[in-house]
Amino acid sequence: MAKDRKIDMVILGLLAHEDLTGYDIKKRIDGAISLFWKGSFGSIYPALSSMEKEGLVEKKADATGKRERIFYHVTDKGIDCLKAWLEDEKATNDLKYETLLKLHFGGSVDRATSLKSVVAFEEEITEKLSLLQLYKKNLEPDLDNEDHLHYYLTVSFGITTYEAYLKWCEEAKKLLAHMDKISII
Amino acid sequence: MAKDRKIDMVILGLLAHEDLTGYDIKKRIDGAISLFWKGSFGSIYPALSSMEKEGLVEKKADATGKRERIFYHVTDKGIDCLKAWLEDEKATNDLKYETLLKLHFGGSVDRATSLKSVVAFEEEITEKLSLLQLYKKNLEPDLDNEDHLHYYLTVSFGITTYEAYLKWCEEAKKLLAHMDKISII
DNA sequence: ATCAGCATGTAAGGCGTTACATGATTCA
DNA sequence: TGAATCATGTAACGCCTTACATGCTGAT
Repeated sequence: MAKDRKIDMVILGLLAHEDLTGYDIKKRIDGAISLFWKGSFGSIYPALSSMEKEGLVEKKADATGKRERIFYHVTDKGIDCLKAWLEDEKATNDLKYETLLKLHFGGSVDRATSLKSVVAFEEEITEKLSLLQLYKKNLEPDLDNEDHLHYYLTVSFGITTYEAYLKWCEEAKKLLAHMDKISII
Repeated sequence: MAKDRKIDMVILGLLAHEDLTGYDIKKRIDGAISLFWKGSFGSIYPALSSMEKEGLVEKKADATGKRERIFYHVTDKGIDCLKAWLEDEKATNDLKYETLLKLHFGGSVDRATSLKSVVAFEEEITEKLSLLQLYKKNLEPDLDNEDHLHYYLTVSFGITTYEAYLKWCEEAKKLLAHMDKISII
């Protein structure tokens, strides 16, 4: 059972650009990355510890601060590990959408309930979409920067799919609109 | 820490229509449901056991078969539980797309690598899309059936988003096409 | 006869979340 | 002075996957 913790790759990917503390890493993940990956302190700090033991990252003493701040620096071995992962074509892409689950089984309750699920989803997506559009605007002027181009690609993925979600929400609302049909378990 | 095992709801949702064995449940999940939720034997059988203890489902003796087949039947309590979940608006929708993760950090490797990730993703989606279109064709003639309508909604969600994915793939390939730009860590 | 598929389950272990515990600093 | 945020971590627990273990049945 080979170790397959993706959070390690997220961390290595972030450290490839700059030394960061665990706290910084969390903030980065909570930004644009959260669209397709998540991480909590409870997964980040232990990952940093075990990666240090493996020699993928190393601690850097923080001279300046008064407050405890442990910066991590990626080692050559860490970079090799990151590259190997990036170059491996296979990737697992998983969706866990409870909204869809509820809708799938929604035939057992009345349509108003299903409709509520769709509307809640629509609101959630609308909010996130506007944030993504902000990110996009910031990245667009500088696509010559190789990193920005790649960030742009993932943001663009988010926008394209969220717009599709909203389109689907419209269709779903229309199909569910005929409230004369009521079905109770 | 309230129990929050969604697989229980998937099982209840399936059993709301017919008595099924654990093996049947697995097959159902591997079908259209797998688009937005997954389940393995290692999660299904234990879930059935614990739900039986809670009184949400009950075993039904299998008179006919020679082969061991344990059918599960949902109880009134199980139906109440399913309804309560369906009527609860809040839902967690999570995406874990390793492809996007690789792309996000792709600025550190050459573009050919990023391009390969996109192409692999495109192939995966194209294949799944044609399957979904098949499902759709089967459901379309009978949308008056409340269940079919709901299945249709989730299949339609898949098709709409997969089409958006493919549209994005085109954009991504174009943006990554300028192979003169090579960047190595 | 043999292999794929039917059918049930358990065991080990990884991954991750939430809550907790602790304390410093900044700003109103 | 008190709240928010910075900052690091641990503990308990839940959930899930993979691999294993077992045996039957039907088709070629």
